[in-house]
Amino acid sequence: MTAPSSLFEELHRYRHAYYCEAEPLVSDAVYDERVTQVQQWLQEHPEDQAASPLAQVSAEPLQSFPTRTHRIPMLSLSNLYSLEEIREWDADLKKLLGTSEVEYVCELKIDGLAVSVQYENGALTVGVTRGDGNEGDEVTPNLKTVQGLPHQLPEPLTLEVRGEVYLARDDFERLNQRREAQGEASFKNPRNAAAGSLRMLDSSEVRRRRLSLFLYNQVEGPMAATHFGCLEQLEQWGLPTNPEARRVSSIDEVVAFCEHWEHHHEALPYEIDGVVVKVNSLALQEQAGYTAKSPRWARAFKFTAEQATSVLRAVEIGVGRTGSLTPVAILDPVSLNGTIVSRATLHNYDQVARLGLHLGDSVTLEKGGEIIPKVVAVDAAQRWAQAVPVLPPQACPVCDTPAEQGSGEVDWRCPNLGCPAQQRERVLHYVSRKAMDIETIGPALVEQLFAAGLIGDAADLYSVQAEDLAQLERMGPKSAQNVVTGIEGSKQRPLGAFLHALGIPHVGEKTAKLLARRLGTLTALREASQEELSRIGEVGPIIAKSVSDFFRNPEQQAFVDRLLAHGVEPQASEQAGQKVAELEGKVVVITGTLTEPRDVWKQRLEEAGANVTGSVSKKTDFLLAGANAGSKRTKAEQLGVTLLDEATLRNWLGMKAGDAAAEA
DNA sequence: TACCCTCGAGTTCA
DNA sequence: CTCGAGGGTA
Repeated sequence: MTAPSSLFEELHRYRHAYYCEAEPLVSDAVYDERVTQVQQWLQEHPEDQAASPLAQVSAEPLQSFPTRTHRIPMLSLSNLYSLEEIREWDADLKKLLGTSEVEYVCELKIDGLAVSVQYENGALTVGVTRGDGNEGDEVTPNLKTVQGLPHQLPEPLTLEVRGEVYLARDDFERLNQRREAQGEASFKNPRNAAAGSLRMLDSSEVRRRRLSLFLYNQVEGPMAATHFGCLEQLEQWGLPTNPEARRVSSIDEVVAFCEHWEHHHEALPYEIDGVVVKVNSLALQEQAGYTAKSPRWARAFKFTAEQATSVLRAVEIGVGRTGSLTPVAILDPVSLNGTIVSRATLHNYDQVARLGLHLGDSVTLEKGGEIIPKVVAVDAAQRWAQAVPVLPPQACPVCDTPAEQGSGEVDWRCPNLGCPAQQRERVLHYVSRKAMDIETIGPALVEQLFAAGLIGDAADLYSVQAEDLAQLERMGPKSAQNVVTGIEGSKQRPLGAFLHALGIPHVGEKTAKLLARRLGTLTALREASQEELSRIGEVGPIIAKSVSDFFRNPEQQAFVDRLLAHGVEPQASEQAGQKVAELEGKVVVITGTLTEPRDVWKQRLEEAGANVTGSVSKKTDFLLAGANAGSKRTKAEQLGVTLLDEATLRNWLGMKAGDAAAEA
């Protein structure tokens, strides 16, 4: 067994990133795997205890915050990157709303982290981070330390308000000076520092860091008729709002606001990364509505991204589990937005051709959404005359099988199902969290299992013995047992997860769940005909054929049979078959403000056999109309579509009144 | 037929 | 996050 110093060092880095920068380096699964390995080692080598990375962080701050579901999800805004895009959005919106005049509110987009704050009868009761938008951490004590946030309102109001917690530039400087003086690592930027601070257990330390807050959105309580009116109310109630917000009556003024701040934001006492533009009238907001991800009535204008130039040294080819060959640019390392970039995805060879990439080219880089580097331009003028263009690969870089391009497809792929890279990726997909969720298996272990000849595909995992595993590097008897237990534990997963794990082309997490819900059992799925499958909403001819072909392919049949023979028992979805006569096969549209998130209603209706679509047409059978329903309701009334309310539906679905929370 | 929206599959850094 | 592709609607 090798000395664990590199393992210790690795885990130490992960923990530093997680605790000090509030930005995880690796998935929870990988992190947990390392922790398990370290604990395992320490059990066998107690003398190394002092060097353990687990011993070095005294507080264990994170797990201790309860998670809390947002009653109204905290959506993100879609971005605009140029002044032209702002005008396009304005034009689209006016067309959608059928009006030529729209009043907007422009606000600075503070670079901090979003939180939701609740007041009950005037008292601050709850503060929650945005989290993933559906649920976040409840950090009430820390939020109470925020400067200028009243714990008590002048009136006994019950409110939910949202805003951005941030660290002002000078507070950030002060914090970093203090940390450096104490020999601690400094934070890279105010946003990281604010995020890290809000998640600390020790509220008195949080208070010393002097977090600030601007509130910019009221989602509950007595509302004004306009967004700007709500902001003014917040200010009157003594809540902190940003003084730069402006109400404007034309898109020209919106553009002017954006241009102004793009050039003057350095002078602000806090960092911003753009401007948020919202439709002022709440009635018009309601009329414009939402896409699945974001409101149509608001956009974030992002300031020009930082750019860097580098030189393309090579193109590496990645092999995905489907055999797709993805080009990745290998670059001279260059600093961009505070990180050193040396790789950037090129997505596909169409993209490479559009850029006209040659080896040795000087290229311009940006980060998409501040995270993922991409090549945005090539400087052909600096090119050497004999430079070699980057072309699609002739063969798979791993197994050397000639590469193919499907007709009408952009991707090139390795057609060899036995390609070691594909096999490895398929197993990783099989064990991933949203599939079979075998946390104890990560990339390193899969690599070793293949190398040792212990597995050829995912079905072989179920024959692996603890003794076999214990032979592998960095694997004691205890870890080996954990892995075996993990594999055992995956035998009873929901049918949807199992289907997702199979990796059927065009069937991902959502489609797998949908198929599981509609067909109920694996047997029904295996026997379903193409026609039968394509009758399901959201399943068209291509997905139907893909699923049908998969279950008729002898090799895949054998694979599934082996899984079943090893005792894998996909669990039928609970609601399968519990169709509701009134709703089965009906087309339902949802509109207005509901007491529960739309997603919840959508799922419930689909489980009852209904198809939920986005817009009202002749085919629509029912409209689920919440409060403040706008144009969809008008249209439904014109077309004679039956309107339903939540109570009626709960009744049809056999739910008890007020049983909503329990179910969610 | 031309959109518009979702989904799937691949991706980076520290 | 980003792209391409599938499915559905106007």
